[in-house]
Order: sequence, then C-alpha cells, then structure tokens
Amino acid sequence: MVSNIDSSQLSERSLHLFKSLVEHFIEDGAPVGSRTLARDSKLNLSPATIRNVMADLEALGLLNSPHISAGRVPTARGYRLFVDSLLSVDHLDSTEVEQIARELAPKDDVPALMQRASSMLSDITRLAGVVMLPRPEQSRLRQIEFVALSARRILVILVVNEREVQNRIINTARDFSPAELQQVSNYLNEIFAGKELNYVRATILDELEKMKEQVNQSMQAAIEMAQTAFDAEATTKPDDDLLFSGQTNLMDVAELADIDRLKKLFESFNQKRDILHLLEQAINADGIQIFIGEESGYDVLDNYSVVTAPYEADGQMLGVLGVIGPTRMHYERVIPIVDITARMLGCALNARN
Amino acid sequence: MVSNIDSSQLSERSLHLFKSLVEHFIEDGAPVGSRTLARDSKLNLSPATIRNVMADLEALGLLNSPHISAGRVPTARGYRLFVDSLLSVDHLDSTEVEQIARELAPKDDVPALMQRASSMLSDITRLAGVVMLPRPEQSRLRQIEFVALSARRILVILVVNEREVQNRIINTARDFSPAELQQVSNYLNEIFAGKELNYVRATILDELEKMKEQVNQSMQAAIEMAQTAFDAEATTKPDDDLLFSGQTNLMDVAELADIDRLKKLFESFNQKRDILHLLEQAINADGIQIFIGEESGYDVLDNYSVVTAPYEADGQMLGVLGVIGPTRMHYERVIPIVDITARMLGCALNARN
DNA sequence: CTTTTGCGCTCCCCGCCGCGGAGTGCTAAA
DNA sequence: TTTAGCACTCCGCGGCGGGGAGCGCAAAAG
Repeated sequence: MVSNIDSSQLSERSLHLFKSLVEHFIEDGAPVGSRTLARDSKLNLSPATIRNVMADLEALGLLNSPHISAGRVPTARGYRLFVDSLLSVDHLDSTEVEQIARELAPKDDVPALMQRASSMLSDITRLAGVVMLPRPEQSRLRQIEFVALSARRILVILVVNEREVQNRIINTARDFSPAELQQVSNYLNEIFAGKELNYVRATILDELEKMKEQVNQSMQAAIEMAQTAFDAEATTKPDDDLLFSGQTNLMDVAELADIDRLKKLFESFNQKRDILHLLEQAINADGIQIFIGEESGYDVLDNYSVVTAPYEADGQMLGVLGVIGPTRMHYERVIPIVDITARMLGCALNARN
Repeated sequence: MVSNIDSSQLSERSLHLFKSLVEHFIEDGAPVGSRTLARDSKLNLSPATIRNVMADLEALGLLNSPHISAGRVPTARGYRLFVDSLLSVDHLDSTEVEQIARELAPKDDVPALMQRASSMLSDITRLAGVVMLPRPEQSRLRQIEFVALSARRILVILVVNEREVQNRIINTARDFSPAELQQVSNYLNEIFAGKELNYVRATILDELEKMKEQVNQSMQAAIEMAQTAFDAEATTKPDDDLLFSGQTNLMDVAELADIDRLKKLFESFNQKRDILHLLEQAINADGIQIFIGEESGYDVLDNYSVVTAPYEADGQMLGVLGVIGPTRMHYERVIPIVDITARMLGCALNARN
C-alpha cells in the first residue's frame, strides 16, 4: 500500500484548491478545470496558476484527468486526503435527528429495528444502507426447553444470549411423555446453561458416552434427542446477518450507468460474503470508518465508497452499520448521518434491556 | 379487455408462420422480416406472400413493427395466442428433474425450503424467481406455552397450524412462578386450542371480563399477560411472505437495458404489493398461469411476463411460485420448470408431515 | 383468386467529417 | 512567482451519405 498524503506536506493554497475541486466534483460529477476553479475559489488566481498547482497535485496522485484535455478528478487517494483532513462535517438539523430518533424508537423486536435502521439510512442518504446484525461470536446457551407437539414431534426451544430465541421441531424415534421431557430439559439446563453453544455441541457427544453405561435408557434416548436438536441448530442460519436496503437508489447515480458493474455489485450484495468481510474490518474501528473505492480491496467496490460505524449497547460492540454509494458522495452529510444512526441504534438496543 | 384471438380463426399456414416468427423472435430478440421467415419456415413461399400474411396478422393485433421498415414483433396478444395454442412444451431431461428434486429434498425447515425453491427457479431459468409463502388465511392456535426467562421476562411460544412456531418475549408487571405459568398455559390451551387466532384475539377481552369477578386475582393477571402476547402477535409479520431471487439475472436481458424501468421493477419487488396482488390472482388457477406484459395490469410489468403455478400439500392450496422475465422468454422451457417445481415443492411439504 | 416478381420508398445503423468548446502544457513576459 | 498568450488535444454533437433490411403496392404469372 502506497503511503497516503499528509495534509502537512502541502501548502495552504494547494489544500484549499484541492478541497474546492473535490467539493466541486462531488457536486457536479464532471471533471473540473482550472477556469471554474479560478472563478469559484476565493483566492484571486488566474487559471494558469491553478493549472500549475493541479499539475503538482496530479503528480502526487491526488488527481488525474480522464484524458489530456479534460478537467481533473479526485483519485481514491485524493478522496482519502479530503475525508481525513479537509472535510467539514455538516451539522444535521434537528428535524432530521428527530426523524432518526422516531424511526428507531425501540417499539418492536430487534430484527425489525435493524431493518428499519437500514432502510432509514438508505432513505435519508438516498444511497444503499446496510446493517450487520450482532454476530454472536459468543453464543451462550441460557435455557433449553422441550414442548411436546405430539408424542413424537417435539419443539425444541433454545434461548441464547438473553435476547435471542431459536426453535426447531424434531421427530423422535420413540414417544416421550411430558414428564420425561421436563426431566431431560432439567438435566440439560443443569449441565449446559451458561455454556458456549459450540462447547455444548462438542461436549454433548462425550456426555452421551458417559451416559451409556451410567444411567437409565430413557435418559440416553433423551441425550440423543438433544444431540439432534443441537445438530440442527448448527446447520441453521449461516448468514442472514446482513440487511441491505435501498439498493435501487444506486441505479440513479450517473457514474454507474454501467449495468454490468452494477450487476456485479448487486450480486455481491446477495452473496454477502465480501461486504461482510469488509464490515467485519470496521467493527473494531473507533467510530466512523470509510472505505474509498479501490482501497477496500474488493474490486466490485471500485468507484464505490462505504461509510461505516460500529454500534454498541451495554458497552459491548454489537455490529456495524453503514452506507454504500459512489465515491463521489456527499461525505459531509453521510458521515454524521451514519454516525448518529449508529449511536441511536445503540440507545434503542439499550432501552430494551 | 379486447377479445383474444382464437387459433381456429386463422389458417393453418398463418398459424405456422406466426409460430415460426415468435420462436424466431424469442431466439434473437430482433424484429423478424419476411425474408428470414421465408428461409426458415419449411413452407416454400416467397417473402412477398409472407408479407401479406404478416400484414393480416398485424391487422389482428398479433404483430406490430417498431417502425415501418423493420420486421415484425409479437404483441402481448400475440404471445397470448402463442402460449395458449401454439406452444410445444419442452420435455425436461431427467438430469434437470433430478436436480430440482435434490434441491427440494425436505431436509430443513419450511422457510429455508421456500428460499431454495426460489433461488432454484432463478438459477435454472436464468430469470427472477419468486415464491409466495403460505398465507395462513386461517391460523389455528395449536398450543401456547410460557417459559420463564427470569421472574418478569417471559417467553411466549405459539404453535400455529401444526407447522409454524412463533415466539416473543414479554415483560410482565409482576413476578410469575413457573407453576403459575404452567397453570395459565393449561388454562389457555384448554379454552383456545384449535381456535382461530383472530377469534382468540377477539375473545380474550371478553374472557378477561368474565374472569374479573369470577376467579382469583392471579388468574386475572395471567389473562392480561396472554392478551399482551396475542396483541404483539397481531402486529408482527405483516408481509415477509414473498421470496425473490435472481433479480440480477434480469440485468442481462438486453431489451431491458433501460435502467429506469429496471429500477421501477426492482422497487416493486421491494414493495411487494403489486407482485403479491398478481400472485394472489394465480392461486386458484388450475396449474400454470401466465401473465404477459401489459395483460397483468401493472405497468411496471410491461415487457415482462410472469409464469406462475400454485403449489399444494395435503390437498390444500398453500401458495404460488413462479418466474419473472422478459415477455420474450423461452416459455417452452420455463413452463415445465415452474410446473414441476410447484409439484415437487408440494411433495416436499407433504413429506415433512 | 393466389402467388410471385419487380420496384420504389422508408427507416435504421454506422462511419465520417468538421466544428465549437473546454481544457491543457509550455513559453515568454510582467 | 504569477500571468498572459498560444498552440494543441480531445470530447461531444450535428449533419451527411451510403448500405442494408424491410415494407407496400401494382402488375404479371399461375
């Protein structure tokens, strides 16, 4: 990775012009030339002077021109400098903040809340929103219960991590009476409550061995049943842990009239893999993190930027949310929106202790 | 609605030529002219003759030309005649059937099965797949259970319609002991098991009244709790009942290079409303139903066709699945695929009694 | 009456040209 | 160091023209 440009390496004037250029480009999407820049930047300089400056900036890799006689366009590196050192972040007006707060009122269940966070992000920014759900890297079994649906069909309920409930139906080889089920769940709760799910899955086999000689046959069958339950659990929910919304907003941005690239992007939304990896990098960031174009390392994201922020509740990092749009996006607006959404989502999650 | 053309109104020759034209157009997507048709159709006719026939067909509204000196293209009405009377449906080769069967093996839970059905449809047809989930127009409560998470946090489990399990967590105003919970659930099961959910919701208020004077206070609180549980239920899951997949496949079809229309379509996938309405029309159809272009009545679907089939299990219609693609699609292939997928999905659902 | 031939005409597509506009780099002057 | 001047490049656009595909019509052929 080539070292980035530090703002101290450049003259005040260059920085000013550079900033002005980037802002201009973000506004119009057209390469900006020395004339316009001379007109707009308050410095009273002739186009010629500005051309010299721009040539320097291009040499540093902050700008380039699509072709020799066009204006200049920021490179990814240019955006980086802009975002890191030059950006003046918008102050959100209070009605917007209120809107966010209202949308994220902790009135319903967690998945719905996340969904709303995502669509709110996309609505407000007119870009694509994404929320990574709490990845329970540590899932502790809190409680397990069995409910008999009929003699051989049993509903298994796993309560995990205080919040989450999973249930599945298993068919058993023989009948179980409600009393037996109670007995089994008592037993399992006793030894496994509070343990990590993977540990439970791993241990349950050993446990089964121990049981074989020791206790009565009924118990043994019970353990087998539990094993089925946890096995099923293992194969479930591989990754519905990314909520997108507003993808269609990206179909408006002119720079991506290219339908093939857009298709690739949408496909990577569906696969989820790449985006997931990217967001995982952001979870330990201290607040807003921005991936600009090629920086991300995923070439589907060329010409796109991702603005993310982790969110937390109860002092614990839970996940990441953010926005995906063209590199040419209004960072000064998007950044505070993502930021405040992350905070408010955290609050909403706290509130529902 | 203008009356459709019946195949008996046309001469053998016209039909043959028309069929040939449609097939040709479906293959290439280019307007087809008299020359090509003369070459391809086995009838030994000169282009001029064919031009006359084509003029007739155009007069009937089966064809039209994009502009005066281009070839002809089928209209929606033309496609209608084609699929209703002229289409020779492909015989699926056995490896494909096997693939479908394999994908739909009833190995996991219902939602996952549906999801696989949808993505399989889109994979095989290279179009967009959609599955409408069983709309439980009639949800019977089978069983209700309470699990104490802590003294005041209670997990409510509703088993509905044999298959479906819903759970939610409610916070209570006062503590409940496990014994109490057991008592409450016994009571509720006794009076409400087998009843329709809406009925339960409606009745529970009355029940509450009756209770007020009659029984002990603990029971009353319990009923209040149950009410909370069912209320919450009412507000849940408004419509996650449509599963799309392979939308991106539609980005390949040339006729829809028009990004704006594509955007509108994708948005209507997200809203779900229109597509849902459309599929609901198909649920009582006897097998395959096809909506061609403007016929559907939804203008987002102009230039698109929807091929649907209802699926059933235990002799009961459960939902509809299908495929969305350009009107110019390979009906002879898509139709049997949708058909067999619907059947097999039904089987898979049956199998998991 | 049906089919074919012949012909003139329409319209699209594509490449070509030329031009104006925007912008650059360089050099020489302030 | 900045500015003015100038030659040059490249894009975008409109106009032009030719080739191709196809049509409709009318008259001839069957």
